[in-house]
Amino acid sequence: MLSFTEENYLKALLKINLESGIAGAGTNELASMLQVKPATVTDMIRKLKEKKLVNYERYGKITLTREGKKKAIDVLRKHRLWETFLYEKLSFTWDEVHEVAEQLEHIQSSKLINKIDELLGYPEFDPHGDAIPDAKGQIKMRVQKTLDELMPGSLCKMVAVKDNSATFLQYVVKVGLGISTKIKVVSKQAYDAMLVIEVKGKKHTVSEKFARNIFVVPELKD
Amino acid sequence: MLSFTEENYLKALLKINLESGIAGAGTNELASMLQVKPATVTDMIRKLKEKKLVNYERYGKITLTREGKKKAIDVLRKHRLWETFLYEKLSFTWDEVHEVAEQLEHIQSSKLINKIDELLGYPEFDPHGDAIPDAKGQIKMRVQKTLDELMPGSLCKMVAVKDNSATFLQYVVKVGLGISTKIKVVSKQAYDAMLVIEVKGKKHTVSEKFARNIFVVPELKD
DNA sequence: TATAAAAGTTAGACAAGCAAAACAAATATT
DNA sequence: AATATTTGTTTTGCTTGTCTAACTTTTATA
Repeated sequence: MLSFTEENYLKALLKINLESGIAGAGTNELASMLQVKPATVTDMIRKLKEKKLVNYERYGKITLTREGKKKAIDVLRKHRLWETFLYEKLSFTWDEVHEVAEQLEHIQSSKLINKIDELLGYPEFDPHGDAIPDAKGQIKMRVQKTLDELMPGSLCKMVAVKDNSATFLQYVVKVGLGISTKIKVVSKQAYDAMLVIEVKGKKHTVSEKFARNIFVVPELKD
Repeated sequence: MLSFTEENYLKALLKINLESGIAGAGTNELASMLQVKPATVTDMIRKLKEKKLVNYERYGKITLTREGKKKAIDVLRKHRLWETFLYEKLSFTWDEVHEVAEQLEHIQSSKLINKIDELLGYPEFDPHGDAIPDAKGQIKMRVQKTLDELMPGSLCKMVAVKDNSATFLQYVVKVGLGISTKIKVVSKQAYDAMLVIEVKGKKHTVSEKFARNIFVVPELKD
């Protein structure tokens, strides 16, 4: 049985993996994601290595073992299913679900999470547009870019957000955005990469930081 | 913010209070309920006293303060609502709900538990027949006895169980019992208090220990 | 390639939660 | 009242997860 903390380390490792496409994280990276000091990470990683959940050598990169990845996916699945449950069944808003799901993801009962999955009709994506791993641990992959990668003139559709914090999500709504919203990139400032985008006929200016947290797929012009 | 352990101590104190009718528990009593050593309880109680959640003097009885009772009722409310949710919405059996609810009762989100309450239609009793405190902390009280207190010849209706363990609950089902089942006390052995009861026309012999864990209300003969 | 900066580790400390063992007080029993 | 039993406390120590501060290795850069 893993502790909450151990589960969180594994989840963080998987997230870094999924978001960067690169397997292998450093202690600083993990430390800043988990809001602890690098020294703490070193300790914990040694323990996870003992349990054969990560591969690790002194001064080397940290990767998940097959077993570790399985556990991590399990936690991620629970997190995203709970978020979907809160959103769909209990009318939480999308900026409220993350915090509560951080707690619920650690509940130990495979029967429970599978029943929740069933109740929701086996959803493939959570309220933030992220793919929900299925009971076998399979994750739907999607060819997606972040909004800042697009050239002026491009048309796209928002499919997910990278940052799940309430402040960011509330800002997203304010700009008229949401999952499936169409976006046109009007122009891009060379100096600071500020973007002018058009959403539902309205123009908005957003920062590069903002754009880097919006996942989109290209849309054919019509 | 209270830790899981602290919450469990408060809940145990409230349970002893509700079950015995007497406010005030000893360290041994608490220790056996929480499956820890009396020394551990002494430590914890001192900490809870620091936080003004219990009243306590060396070698004296432990009672909940107003604040402590409020917290304890909150945990109990969450426990019983989650049990009801699992039973009603996720088709768990009544012997499966307790274990998972032990985990879910510690989730911190008043919005979540109130939404679950709403989803369930503000139930008054959980699958074991125990009263669910409402959002204001009010608990429905019922005049109930345990089955072993009845005289031979009495008619009664089962309203709740005291022991929530899976083994006990499965045994209860085997004897044909459940919430609202009518029971007739046929006879009682003076030597060891073994009871012969009649349930749905069938006779069963049960131990005193078993009978002490069944709550009933008297039923008028018909 | 030498050196500075970044990244990572080690050692020592602390708080929480638990337990074993020795001790002290309270209560029952004879 | 003397003694035994029950109940409760204290002391010491383990484990987990965290930290700070000092140190080491790797990497980037001049």
